[in-house]
Amino acid sequence: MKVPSAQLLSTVKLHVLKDACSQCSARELCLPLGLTDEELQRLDDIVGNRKKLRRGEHLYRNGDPFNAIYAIKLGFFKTDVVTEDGRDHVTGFQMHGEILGMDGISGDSYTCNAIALEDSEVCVIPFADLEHLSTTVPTLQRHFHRVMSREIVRDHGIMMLLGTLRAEERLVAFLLNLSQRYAVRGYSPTEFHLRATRDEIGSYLGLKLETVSRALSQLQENGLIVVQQKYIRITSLDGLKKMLQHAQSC
Amino acid sequence: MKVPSAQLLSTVKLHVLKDACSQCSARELCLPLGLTDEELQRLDDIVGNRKKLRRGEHLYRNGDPFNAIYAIKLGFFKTDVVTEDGRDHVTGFQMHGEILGMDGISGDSYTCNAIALEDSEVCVIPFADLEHLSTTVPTLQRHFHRVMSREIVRDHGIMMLLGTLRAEERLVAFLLNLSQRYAVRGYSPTEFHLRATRDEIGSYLGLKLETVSRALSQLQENGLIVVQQKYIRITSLDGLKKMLQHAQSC
DNA sequence: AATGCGCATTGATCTGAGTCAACGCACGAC
DNA sequence: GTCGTGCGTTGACTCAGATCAATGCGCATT
Repeated sequence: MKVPSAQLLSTVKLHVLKDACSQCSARELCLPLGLTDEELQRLDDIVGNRKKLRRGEHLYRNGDPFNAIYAIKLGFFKTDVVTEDGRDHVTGFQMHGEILGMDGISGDSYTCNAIALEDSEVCVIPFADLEHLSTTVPTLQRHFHRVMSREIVRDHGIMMLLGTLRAEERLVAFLLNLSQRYAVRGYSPTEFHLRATRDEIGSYLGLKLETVSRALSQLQENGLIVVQQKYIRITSLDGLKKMLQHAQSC
Repeated sequence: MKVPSAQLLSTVKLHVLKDACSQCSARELCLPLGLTDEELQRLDDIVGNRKKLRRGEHLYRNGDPFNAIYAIKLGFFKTDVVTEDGRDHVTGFQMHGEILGMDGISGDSYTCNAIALEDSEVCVIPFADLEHLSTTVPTLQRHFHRVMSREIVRDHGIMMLLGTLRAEERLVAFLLNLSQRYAVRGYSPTEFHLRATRDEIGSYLGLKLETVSRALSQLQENGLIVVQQKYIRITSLDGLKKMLQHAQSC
């Protein structure tokens, strides 16, 4: 192999810069939050490689040995668990800036499947390195604990949703959650594309796909949203929010 | 105040010893797992005080400022979240050796209520101290991360249960879970007292109290368990397990 | 022993969501 | 372009679990 030309070197360097945490558009949502430049550099050093996934590819599978957690740089994922008798259940949808793989820490192997719902890119964070680094970077340690705790709180919210809300209310909670997460990322909170199928949404919400479809149609009838396949436009955020405040017991 | 007599001093010392992590019957289930004697001593030092709660008392409430996590030394708790419109949902039942309060880390205040279901005792672990200590005790750091991860995995299991199992199957999963946790603690896996009411169990499982009652009666009819109010005896662990393996879609 | 209250059980009826089935649209392969 | 397949919608019917209601048990208090 030839020694790279000056121009090539510069291209390579640009590429590295583009990949670095310090340059990542998701860094304010992700692990680097709150780190100084010097600390950020040290995090960059352990986040060795990035990994690209095509739509439909698994990032990891239930039972795979656990070595790393993943920060989503770009794209959209779902996680699901499979029951003893073969049925599966979607436990979450993750977007850029969010962390995948924390389910693997407790037992040294992942306990769910993580699947890209669109072409995606993740940062591989070797977990041993992260733990080691966080012993000397308290801000990182603190933030990582917050991220894990946030996951627990999120899960409690879903348990509440599954245990107490009616079908239409679950859909509304789901749409408002997406809306809010898009808003934080600088996208429109009222207009977006669902990356998941009705079946995946249903699995997540504990509903059948037909029920998801009907509930979306119903919300459209009531003038709160416009649906066209995966395209969603929320025409009354307030209307949706009111539906959750006045929710009735199921 | 008088200087305590020698006898009093010795009583006090015995009390301290009894309270220390190193002497706790739950230590193999709890944070101290895997620590050396010296490390255990350092953990003991930050776990300043214990706290006793009577049945029905709150350990913490949604919104309380977060400063500490709690290790259950003795007793039985439930945690619940309250919705915007006032309904509540039980998110978990915790027994001795388990950790409460990790929901508070992410937002500096607790996001649920923790309530003792019987007279209980907890160890107060100031969280800042725990984070500080874990920077120099890697085993503790590692184990704490495992504990948080285990909570996430547990929550995924409940989400699956709420999203895909039928009423009777949910009860079975609940009973098997209790059975397994009692077994780990050296109690009978087939005979125990429920500390929760039918209403609380129903809230946890996403069912109405009547449905819980009927499902228990049904299991008794089928010869798998014996129920008398809060007393449960499992007469066929295998039978219960088979019910989950052959579970049908709901 | 009597009283009261919280919790549990059981029955009858109702209903929201599941199931089954038919059809239609959109997008990718050829 | 057209063909096929996967995904989504809509309707008719069913059923598991919710709701409503009555009764019963057990424990704490007096």
